[in-house]
Amino acid sequence: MPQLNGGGGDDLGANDELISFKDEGEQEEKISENVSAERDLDDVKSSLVNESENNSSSSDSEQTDRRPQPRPELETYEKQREYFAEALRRQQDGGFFKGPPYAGYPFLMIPDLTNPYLSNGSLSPSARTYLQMKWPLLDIPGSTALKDSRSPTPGHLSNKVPVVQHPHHMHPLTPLITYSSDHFSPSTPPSHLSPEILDPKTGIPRTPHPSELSPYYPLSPGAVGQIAHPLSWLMPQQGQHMYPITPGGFRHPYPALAMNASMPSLVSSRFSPHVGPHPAHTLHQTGIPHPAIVSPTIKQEPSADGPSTPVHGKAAVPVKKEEDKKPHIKKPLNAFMLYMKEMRAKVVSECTLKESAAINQILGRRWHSLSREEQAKYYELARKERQLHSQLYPGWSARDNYGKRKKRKRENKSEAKDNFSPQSKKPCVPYLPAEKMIDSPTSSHGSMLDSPATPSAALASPAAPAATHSEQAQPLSLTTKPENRSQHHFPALGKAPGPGPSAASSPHPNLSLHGQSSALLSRPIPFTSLPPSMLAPPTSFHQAALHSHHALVQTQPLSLVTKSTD
DNA sequence: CTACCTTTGAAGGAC
DNA sequence: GTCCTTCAAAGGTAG
Repeated sequence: MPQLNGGGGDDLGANDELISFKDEGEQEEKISENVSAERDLDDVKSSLVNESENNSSSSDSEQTDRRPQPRPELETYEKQREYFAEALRRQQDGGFFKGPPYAGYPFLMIPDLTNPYLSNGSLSPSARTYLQMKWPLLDIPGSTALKDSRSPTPGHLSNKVPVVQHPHHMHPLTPLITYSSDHFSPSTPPSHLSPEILDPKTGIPRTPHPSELSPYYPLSPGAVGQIAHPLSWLMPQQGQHMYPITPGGFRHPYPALAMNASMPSLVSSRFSPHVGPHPAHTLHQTGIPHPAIVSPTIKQEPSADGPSTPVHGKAAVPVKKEEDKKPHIKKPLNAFMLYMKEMRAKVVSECTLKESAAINQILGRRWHSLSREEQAKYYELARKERQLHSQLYPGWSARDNYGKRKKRKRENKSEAKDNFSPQSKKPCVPYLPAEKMIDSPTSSHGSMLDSPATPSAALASPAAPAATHSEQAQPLSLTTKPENRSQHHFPALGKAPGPGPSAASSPHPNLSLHGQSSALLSRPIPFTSLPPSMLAPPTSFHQAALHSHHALVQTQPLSLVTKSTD
């Protein structure tokens, strides 16, 4: 990626070409988004009321018939999330089913994903992917799920997650994790994962259904086939399965499985279940693989045949086979990864840049620009991910995946470390054209790029690493290779001399200069070629800071920005 | 075809 | 307790 990170100002021009953005002012965009979001929320609220009445008084079939009407305003993930949030609010207000068969279960409003509008591709790719990733059972008929599993559409191919068509179409209680902001309240354990489930507001105990706990989850990596739907905690278990698999029962309940043999590409690495010989046997009774499971077997040899029907040629190397058979259970995504997943598409759409490395840099900057509350959402989300993951794969350890990626350039790193010398460093980006510096989101005491760290931020979720100080001390990390790091440029930054105890226990352990990503120094990345809006959504805070630090900004090297530690 | 790049955070091993 | 390493996603790029 020499174009991006190549040293020196000479690269600025190249980078300018590389990164060009659309014209729209992001601030305006934000405003209009907010306005429409509020409007959407109102609509959602009213529709929720209606639906709730339906839910509480109607039979299942009636509910099915009264699915929400098309709601184009829910086309984005954010809006859907708000929708979920409202649903959750209702849940917390005591919206529980009182009688069988769903006693104890909350009314969970669901986005109308049966709505053609939502399934016709207008949903942003990221949102679609995300939803499907989180809820592989999500019923998105029409173009994606069942429309025709025999003749997959491009949509099929573009979606990494196959979608299950629920035999009874969308059930009003189709479980969905409601990653609402409400739910991110500190110290509110995810109700669906905690055995001691108690509604925070009403105190209404939600009977810990057997399904919420273990029967479906006690999986070791070796037993992945028995994975239940991750959300079976919400599934009614009294004598019926939400997504029953009858032998030959429902046609291609899981298109990817059905098409496993013919469409290896569909069974992408991430979401392919550990489909062994007979998919039906290796899957949980629900037939739902977990997104985190990746079967190298599938990837390498998309064979629907079992071991009983050996694939020609490659039957040898039994030892290796043995290892390959172990499904690759991926790590749960951390907060930032979740954020990236959600925001990547947006960033990509806003600039012509496609290279992930560069996109990630932008996202990293934006991440720091997020408010505490916003970050807390993702921390909480990630916490739930981990929790769910640990329930799904109790015996799994992150260590299990060590070495599954090809060995990193470990030697190079250590070598660079050993041979460290100031002379060998590439210069950091000390210089930037003045007019660009003005726009540069740089400042001395802390870049405006860094988290605003509003005072109110103190309310960050406990789950979210409580980082008040640490984040301030967080370097901008406009960095790159370890060998380019240098304390030379940061004599004062040694181990966050700041008083905070958080230096060590912070969510940003990378503060350590010795850490892999401490990355205080940088190969210059000419981010000044990016409009500030790209690096971090502008806020009044940013602008004010920009203004007040204008003079300073002009003389400050971009990549050396850190928060003042005092 | 495969590893790298780049970001942050989590986890686990080593000390 | 601290430090260090690896991996998670993503997709273009280089070897």
